[in-house]
Amino acid sequence: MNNLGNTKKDNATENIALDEKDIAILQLLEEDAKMTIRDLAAKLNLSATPVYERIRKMEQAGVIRQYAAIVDPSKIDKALTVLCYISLKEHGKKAGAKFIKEITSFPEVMECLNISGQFDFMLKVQVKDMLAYHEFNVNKLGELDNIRHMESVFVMSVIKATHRVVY
Amino acid sequence: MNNLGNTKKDNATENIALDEKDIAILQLLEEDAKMTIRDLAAKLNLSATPVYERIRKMEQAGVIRQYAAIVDPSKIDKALTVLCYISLKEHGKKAGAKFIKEITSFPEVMECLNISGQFDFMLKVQVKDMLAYHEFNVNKLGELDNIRHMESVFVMSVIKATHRVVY
DNA sequence: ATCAGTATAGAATAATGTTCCGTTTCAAAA
DNA sequence: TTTTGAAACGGAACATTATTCTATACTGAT
Repeated sequence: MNNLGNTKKDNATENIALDEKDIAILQLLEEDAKMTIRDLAAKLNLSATPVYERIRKMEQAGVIRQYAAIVDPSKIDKALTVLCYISLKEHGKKAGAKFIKEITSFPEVMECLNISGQFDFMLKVQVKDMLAYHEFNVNKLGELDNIRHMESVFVMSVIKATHRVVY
Repeated sequence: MNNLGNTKKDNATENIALDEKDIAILQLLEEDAKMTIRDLAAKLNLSATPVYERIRKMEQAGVIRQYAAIVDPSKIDKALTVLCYISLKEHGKKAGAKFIKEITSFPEVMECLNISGQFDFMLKVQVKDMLAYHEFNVNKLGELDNIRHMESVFVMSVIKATHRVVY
C-alpha cells in the first residue's frame, strides 16, 4: 500500500455554497449539457439571467470541471474494457512519479486510481479487442521496469455507467 | 463467473465510417463540448457547414452518446470513491436481473460492471466520507438478499481520469 | 424601519447554431 | 480520357441562444 499521486487541492477558486437551485441545475446539466439556459430557467421557474449566472459561478469555482462529449467506445472500435491491477516493486516518491508519468501517457488508459489493498493501482484500459490488449500489455506495460505483479479483470458488460455525482 | 446484464446492441442507427476529420472533431469535443462549430472549423481548415453536419451524423449514429457537464465530486461533498466487489449466491437470469435493478437504483453507484474473475460485479461508489459509505453498505447493500461475498477497495487518489476514448 | 448586499426579471445586444443553395471534389462508369 | 452522379464543401442568410445591462425586488443585519 502506498499513496502516490496527486493529493493537492484543485486549481479553481475556493469552495462555494450550493443551494437547491444550483443542485437542480447541476443534475440537469450532468444529463444534458446542451440544454439551453431558457429551458433550465423554465424548469426552475426562473428567468434566464440567474440561471446563467449560477452556471458561470459554478464553472469558475470548479464545481463544473468540464463539458464533455461522451463517445460510445464500441462505435469507434474500442469494444473491450479491461481493469488492470498493478503493484510496484519500489514505492519511493521518485519511482512512483516515474510510473505515473509513463502510465498517464498511454491513451488506452482511461483511468488510473491509486487504491488500497494488495495492489497499488487500478487501470481502466479501453482497447479494440483481446489482441489489442495483449499488445498493450506486452509493448507498453511490459516495458515498464517497476512492476512487481499484475492482474487483468475483463469487463463483460456495463450494467450502469453515469457521470452524475450530484444527488 | 456469469454474464448478466444488457448485451444487446445500442438503440442508435447502424454504424458509420469515421474519417480523420470526424476523429479530430471527436477528440476536440471530448475535451470541450462547448467549443463552437466555427472554432472547430478553423482548427480543421473547413467551413462551419461540414463540421456541423459531421457532428449531427455522429450524434444520430450514436457515436456521440451524450453531452455531459462533469462535476468535481469533492466540490459537492462527495470526496470518497470506493470500488465495491460483489459475488452473488444465485446467478440465474431472474436473480441477476433483480440484483441489477436494485443496484442501478442507488444514486451512489456511479458505475456497475459485470466482470470476470472471482467476483461478479464491480461497483464504483461515490460518497461523502467513510461514514456515508458505511451507511450505504449497511442500509442499501446489506438489504440485498443475493450477495454471497463482498469486498471494498478504497481509492486513495485519482492519477488519471478522462472520458476520451478516441485516439 | 433602514440600509447594504444579493438575486431577479425583462429587454437589448452579441454570439452561435442551423439552413439554403450554388460550387467543387472525387470516384465510378463509359 | 471523358462523363456523370453523389457526396462534401464554402459562404451567406436566417434562427436561436448566450450574454450583458439596467432597474426592481428581496433578504438579513443593525
